[in-house]
Amino acid sequence: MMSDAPGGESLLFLTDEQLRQGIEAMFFAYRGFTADPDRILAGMAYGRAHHRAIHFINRAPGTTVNNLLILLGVTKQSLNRVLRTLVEDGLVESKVGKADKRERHLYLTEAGEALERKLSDAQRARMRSAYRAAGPQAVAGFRQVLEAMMDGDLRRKYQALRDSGT
Amino acid sequence: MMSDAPGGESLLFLTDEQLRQGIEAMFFAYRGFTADPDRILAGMAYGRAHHRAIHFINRAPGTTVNNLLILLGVTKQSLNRVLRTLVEDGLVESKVGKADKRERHLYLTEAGEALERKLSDAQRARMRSAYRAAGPQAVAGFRQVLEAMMDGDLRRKYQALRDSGT
DNA sequence: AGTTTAAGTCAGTCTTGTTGACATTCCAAG
DNA sequence: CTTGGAATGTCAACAAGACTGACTTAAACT
Repeated sequence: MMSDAPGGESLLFLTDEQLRQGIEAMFFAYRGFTADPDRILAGMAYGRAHHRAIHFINRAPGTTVNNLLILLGVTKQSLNRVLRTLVEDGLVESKVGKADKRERHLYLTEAGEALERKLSDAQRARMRSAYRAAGPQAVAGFRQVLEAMMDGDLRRKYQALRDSGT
Repeated sequence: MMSDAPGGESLLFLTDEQLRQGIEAMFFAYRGFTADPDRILAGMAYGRAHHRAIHFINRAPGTTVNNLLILLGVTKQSLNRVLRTLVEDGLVESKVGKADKRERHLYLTEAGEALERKLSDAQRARMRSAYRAAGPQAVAGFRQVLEAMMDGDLRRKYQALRDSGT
């Protein structure tokens, strides 16, 4: 299984082969990770980009377009297309900022929240089952490695989001 | 009692919030994970699709087109476009099968291996540094959760690949 | 001989990313 | 107070990479 002894000196023997296994695990796992929401969205006129936008608007209601595009790591033009369809379809509401009228603050409508729930229920179910299968200690390790894998900038944004959540 | 290790029961308290943090960690980490190869490929006429093809051809030299497209989870038309440019540019060699002449067996040329090394060096460096930062126990947990997150079919393919490697 | 399989091709569509150009709003320096 | 730059968001056009569907070729299987 884990080739070398799980925990101890094995780090010193980090072979390219072990690293490549990690790379492939990441690739295959990400496919599983996105599979359920993708399936749900397939029928509708939406894709993964819509899912991500909905997720983070739900996470931080009232966030601005600028905030969102930094989180998502896409250009504002790219995000705008997605956002426009979501607003047109009545899933997202875009309110002109009070203090700064250049800003648009984004909120999910009830319909938007319903879709968000549907999508994240599916994704959470998979995450939950993976967590259960692997056990609590594995989960802690999982999170540690993922955090270490992020770019510094994103890591800070992730941590801010995480700590604001609970 | 079944030794309730540190956090033994915490699985029972898996809140939606904890799961969502895992989901977001996965999202941000994957961005970091692909960032370096993407940067390298940006200048060239290649993208992430070419990287994946090169990776798995290197991993399993002589693999067939059909094998590859199952691993990658794309259609043959999609893979073919990528493969054609790689063959044209002399990075991949496609040999007619000996036993079954319908099959094409794929190999990296020297130039292909050079690019593979360049890409995977970058990706391994990030993986290595994440592993080092998180520690050996975390790495074991990371791998366990990732495996549990894969679709059953892909998990089998991943494990076959993994066990063939070393 | 007839069917199935492996691979490749052509055409068309969709999602999602990109640049470039532009409008609006804010703010600060003259 | 005005004016010019910076920030925010929108519109338009394009490219990469995925998809489906229809078709061809060659080889293998039955």
